[in-house]
Amino acid sequence: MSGSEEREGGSESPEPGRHGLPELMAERRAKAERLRQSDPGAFPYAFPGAEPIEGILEAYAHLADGEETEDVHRVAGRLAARRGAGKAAFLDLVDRTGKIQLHARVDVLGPELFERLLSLDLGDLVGVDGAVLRSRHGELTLRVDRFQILAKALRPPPDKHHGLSDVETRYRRRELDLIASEDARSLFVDRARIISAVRAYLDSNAFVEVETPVLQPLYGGALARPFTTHHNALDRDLYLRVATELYLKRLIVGGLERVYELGKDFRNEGVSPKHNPEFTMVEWYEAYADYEDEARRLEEVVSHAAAAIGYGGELDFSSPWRRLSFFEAIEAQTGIDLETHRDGESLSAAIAERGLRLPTEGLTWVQLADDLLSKFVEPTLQQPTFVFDYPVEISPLAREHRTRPGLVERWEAFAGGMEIANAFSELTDADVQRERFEAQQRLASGGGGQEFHPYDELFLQALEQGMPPAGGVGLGIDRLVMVLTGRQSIREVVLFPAMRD
RNA sequence: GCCCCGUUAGCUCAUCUGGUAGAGCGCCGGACUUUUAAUCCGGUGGGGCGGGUUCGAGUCCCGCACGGGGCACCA
Repeated sequence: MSGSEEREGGSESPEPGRHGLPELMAERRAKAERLRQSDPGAFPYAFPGAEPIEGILEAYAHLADGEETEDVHRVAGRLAARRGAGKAAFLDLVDRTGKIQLHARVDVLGPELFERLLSLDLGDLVGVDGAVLRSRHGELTLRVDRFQILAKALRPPPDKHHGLSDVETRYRRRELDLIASEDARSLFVDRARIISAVRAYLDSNAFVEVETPVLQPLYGGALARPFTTHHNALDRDLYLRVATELYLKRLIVGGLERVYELGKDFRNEGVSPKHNPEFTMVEWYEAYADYEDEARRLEEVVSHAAAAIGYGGELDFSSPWRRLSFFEAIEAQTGIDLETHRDGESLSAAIAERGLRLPTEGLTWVQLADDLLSKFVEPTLQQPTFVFDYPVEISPLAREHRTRPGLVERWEAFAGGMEIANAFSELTDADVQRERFEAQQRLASGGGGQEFHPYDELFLQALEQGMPPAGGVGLGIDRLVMVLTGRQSIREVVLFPAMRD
């Protein structure tokens, strides 16, 4: 250290020093060391019997201002604020369910314990027993009769009033976000409730929850670049799944009739406000159903999920949702009738003619049509909407449309300007499926994109075994949570989103 | 991979044309037995990293890292 302390004269603290992070932490460590010498230590083992704060607030909602009781309750949580007042002090204690004010009084605790309580730092975890009262100013309060530190916080918490707003810190150090933000806590509780509601709906409709391999010898079920890994003992490459579709259909062949899997898929692609490389998807498959049946099911699943968190936003999830055909949707937003522009050249010309900002060079008809949908239609679909009947070329696992040649029985569901689900009347004819895979292979080797559906022989053999007619749906859980909680970025609804190191 | 923007104290934010970087919270010391963004007095802490230009750089230039938005990719 330099000699800068000398001019202070020394009547203040022995170590005026600086108060950057190292000094703040040193201060806390010194307190922790003192605590370690005393009875329960700085990091005791347990604190049984604490009640949720929310329950106490509710149970004593009737207390009048200034009214005191001798009802003693035990709470535990993190110290969030402190307001000293001489021989008394008020502190705020926060747990998962809420915040309660503590009133510390030297005449209750005695000078030594009172001093010890006040020497706690914001961010410390504390357990308290105390009598319930309502302060003159109307705040439900626990008079501190006894307390115990439950863990010393060696690092300072985020700002008690402004919280954490730096998004990088919020995502990288989610625990700080959760400490600082009631909103963040309730968001992730809502996410859990949404997932529970989806499971509960499917469980109560006779779906069997299953687990299929995450590590797969072949990836399939979606056109996406996979993550590759290697199994040492088998000395072979494996892929992290991009979808669960093919395995789940094999279970439908196996006779489980209604199955679902809710879990992570992995796609080795760009990160964006709508894309995280690992994301949560639920897929369900139902024998003897078609895509119309599944549209109704999605409406039910989503309205159950919305109800589970008391959704009160501007989207109307009540049935039936708006329905458009793929062609109608594009015509409505771009004025282009795909029926009259059935090849790439004609469609490119129509796009150019209308001055639409869309690259067309070297793209096929189906690529252009799909780009039109995602660029010009998808962002406009705020209210829940189904887009029905897609071109077969971009839907190799969906069954041909029963009346419209060249199309398949497929819909995608949109809400909040984003795709949230995708479904087919599943293609069950093994020979047609084989041809589709072959067409995909030709497309891939023919140039352009490198991605294609690998030719999955075991899946084809399963279809050859005989698969009942079936409808299947994939629903993006993260995006559903975004829509139901009004968040604009997937990183907001994923606890630990992918970040660069 | 490309384009644009950002990075100042533990946290939240200021800092005109390049000229000694400020505040609130927190923290430390003191006062106060009903405060709640408590209050009052005193103290305390900083320019992402690496170069360059300049008498002098938080400010201008270059590179890097990280973040945000967009593009590409994601049927």
